[in-house]
Amino acid sequence: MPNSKSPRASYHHGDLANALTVAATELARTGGPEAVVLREAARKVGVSATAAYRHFEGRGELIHAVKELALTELAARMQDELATSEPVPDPPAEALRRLRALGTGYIRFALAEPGLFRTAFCRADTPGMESEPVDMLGTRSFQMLVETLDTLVGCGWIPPDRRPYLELAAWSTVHGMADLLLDGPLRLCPPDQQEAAIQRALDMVADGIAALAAGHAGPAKVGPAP
Amino acid sequence: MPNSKSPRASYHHGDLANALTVAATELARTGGPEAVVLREAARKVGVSATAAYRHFEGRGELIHAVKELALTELAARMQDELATSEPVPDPPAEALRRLRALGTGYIRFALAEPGLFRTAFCRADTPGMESEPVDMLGTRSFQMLVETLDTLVGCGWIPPDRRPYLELAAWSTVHGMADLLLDGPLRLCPPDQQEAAIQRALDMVADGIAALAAGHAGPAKVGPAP
DNA sequence: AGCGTAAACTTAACGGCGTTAACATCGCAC
DNA sequence: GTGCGATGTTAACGCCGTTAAGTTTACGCT
Repeated sequence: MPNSKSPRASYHHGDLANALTVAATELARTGGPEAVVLREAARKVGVSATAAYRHFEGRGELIHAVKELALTELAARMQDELATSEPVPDPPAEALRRLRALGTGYIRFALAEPGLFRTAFCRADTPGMESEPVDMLGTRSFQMLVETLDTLVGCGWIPPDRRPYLELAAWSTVHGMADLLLDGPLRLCPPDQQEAAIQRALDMVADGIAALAAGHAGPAKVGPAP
Repeated sequence: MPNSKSPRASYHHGDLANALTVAATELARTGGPEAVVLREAARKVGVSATAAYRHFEGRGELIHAVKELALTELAARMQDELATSEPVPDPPAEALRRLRALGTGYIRFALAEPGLFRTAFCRADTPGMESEPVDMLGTRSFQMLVETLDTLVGCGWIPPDRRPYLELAAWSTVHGMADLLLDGPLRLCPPDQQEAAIQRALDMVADGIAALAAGHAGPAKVGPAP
């Protein structure tokens, strides 16, 4: 059986598409989206650059393959995070626990694999390639978030009329925080400060959602009396 | 006085650095960061590509110039938004109004000028260029946010121990939402749905902060009884 | 078995990019 | 007025993505 080892034995590779994808993923892991260079991936696999075009439309499609791989890793990291704290019996409390764990997992993945994270959500840059930047909605990670919020509606914690777009609001905060940590002002802060910022953001989300549960009549257009 | 008009009159341009910056900004406005191509900017100005190196270290520094310009426009847009609603006399309510306006302005700028917005916050990609991705903290827009939150602390609305990192949490949400609107699942939604998502996110921030004001004892680790 | 076709790879080449090196032109201080 | 430094020029290098045209192999068909 042909193998991806050094100067390969047979003319035909046998699994080039996969080999290129993992090579490209390794490049992305190290250097982010702009590091996934078609020629370099081919070089790593030991194949001519143009061979890639038998399996991918171009660089854009290669990046897209990396994206899918990265998104899978992201979902796994979030899933893992669910297991790092104990489930609680009370259903709404359990859903809130899950919500927080999902956000934490998301951000931890971004910190642990910045290259992959950036690639997963990058606007595929160079060529024509306006191919879907990623159908986030179909993503496993996004589904987990949606399900958790639905649970909170299901058990009466969130009024159904407050449900719409809530997943996007929550996602925004977590995704934005990841961005800030990677490229923003927090990028060179000591880890404990980063952690504090993360927790503060998650608090804000939890409190914002709890406000709905507390049934307060609407978005705070005017504050309560001091 | 020499001018940036077509085939320029004199050998020396007279204001190349500026001319290149605005040309590059125009490219960014249209096509985002990857569209700011040094050679193209030079071409637009009617000058050889290498002339740019008399004024910029390379493409990275050119992009950086665009970033600063874009950030100025962003701050202006946020400032404008402050004027679109009436000030209210009650100081905390006024601060909350400003908070909301700043977020709205931020997102509106992103929607109105996606190319500039993306460039403002892009990790300058191609060359060595790890030069500061932008010192967001020094940014006028960030300062406005900080001041507003400080006001809320000043008038006793936010307990001082809850103040740290709050600006980052709020910024995260707004920035993340802008990202989602530009490249995420909301990118091709009709504007009214986009607007709804924006308002929901801003509600969440406001409610999350209001929860601090309401003095509830901590981040909702366990929900209130249903 | 043998053969032919199509899939999987190759080399060669094009144009565009960022960047360097070497040369040309201008303006201003002396 | 002249010379020198700042500001522009052309030429060239190496890398990239991509296309075109040729080569090698696997495999189904008779």
